[in-house]
Amino acid sequence: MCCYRIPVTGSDEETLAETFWAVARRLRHQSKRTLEPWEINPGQARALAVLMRHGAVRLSALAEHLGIAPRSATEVVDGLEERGLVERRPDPVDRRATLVAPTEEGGRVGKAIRVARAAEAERFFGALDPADRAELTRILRRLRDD
Amino acid sequence: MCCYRIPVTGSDEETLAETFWAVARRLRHQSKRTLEPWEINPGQARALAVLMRHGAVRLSALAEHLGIAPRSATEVVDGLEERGLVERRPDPVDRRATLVAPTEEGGRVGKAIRVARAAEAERFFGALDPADRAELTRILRRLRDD
DNA sequence: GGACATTGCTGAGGTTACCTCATCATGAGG
DNA sequence: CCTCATGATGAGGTAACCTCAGCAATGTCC
Repeated sequence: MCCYRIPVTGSDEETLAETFWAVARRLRHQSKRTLEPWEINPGQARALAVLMRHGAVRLSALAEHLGIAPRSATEVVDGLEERGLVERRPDPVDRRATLVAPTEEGGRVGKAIRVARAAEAERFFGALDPADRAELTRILRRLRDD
Repeated sequence: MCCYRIPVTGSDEETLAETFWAVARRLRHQSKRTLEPWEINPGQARALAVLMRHGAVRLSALAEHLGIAPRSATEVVDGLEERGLVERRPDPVDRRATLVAPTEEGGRVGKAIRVARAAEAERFFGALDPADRAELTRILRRLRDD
């Protein structure tokens, strides 16, 4: 490892979309670094966060929350299960289905990640004063919700 | 094909980062749709845009502009060359190097894509009034430049 | 004016994060 | 009870990156 040269941020004329993506790139790299201590990838972290909020959910429901195909959720859960952070158990009301829930360890790690993420956001968006942060939130919500 | 179920956008508490990523997702999907008529992928489109601005550049310089490894730029250029949108030629001052430049067809397509992209941005960011757009630009620049 | 390291591109092969399709068990409705 | 739908997963694929090694051309230093 590793690579990631910094893109030439120089004098190119730029559109709003390009600026947006440049920020996204920075945020993504930072997120990756934040997760390193747990050796967990962003998809797994997202899944764990969903489980922390919802407790035991069906694998298919988890997939929907993550916006990925059920088959892909299977893989994410495999990874988390290998690390002992979640467990599968049969759904008592439908024997086809599998419920996924954080283990005790998963709960601890999930909480720690939540804290680290909050700190990361603080660091990243800390460049903004509170008013700008509020503005950004408002504007992004508008863009998200059309 | 294809899949992409809409993520449950429901009642989850949300951080600024999450909102940001939700917007990113929307923008990415829209970009993809914008590029469909040319059967060109986002990476290739980005590369073509760089070439439109800079004319003939070395493959390694292109890689740097795109923020990817030189080896990866080789592949992007392969794709564009196959479609006849760019051509490789020897660098007259260094026979190790390869210059990449848009062909005439590449120039046409590049221009068309630029127009389509502008329309797309208009559609996407059009939800915002000009003041908000300016705000967003200012704030994003701040985040990008630390 | 060699010898040797460096640079620029690419072949070979790997990784990650997704995907689709087919399969198998279970469940639900006529 | 038979058929069809549904939940998870095995098998296998793809896209966009990566690293490492190799080759040719170049720059450097004595």
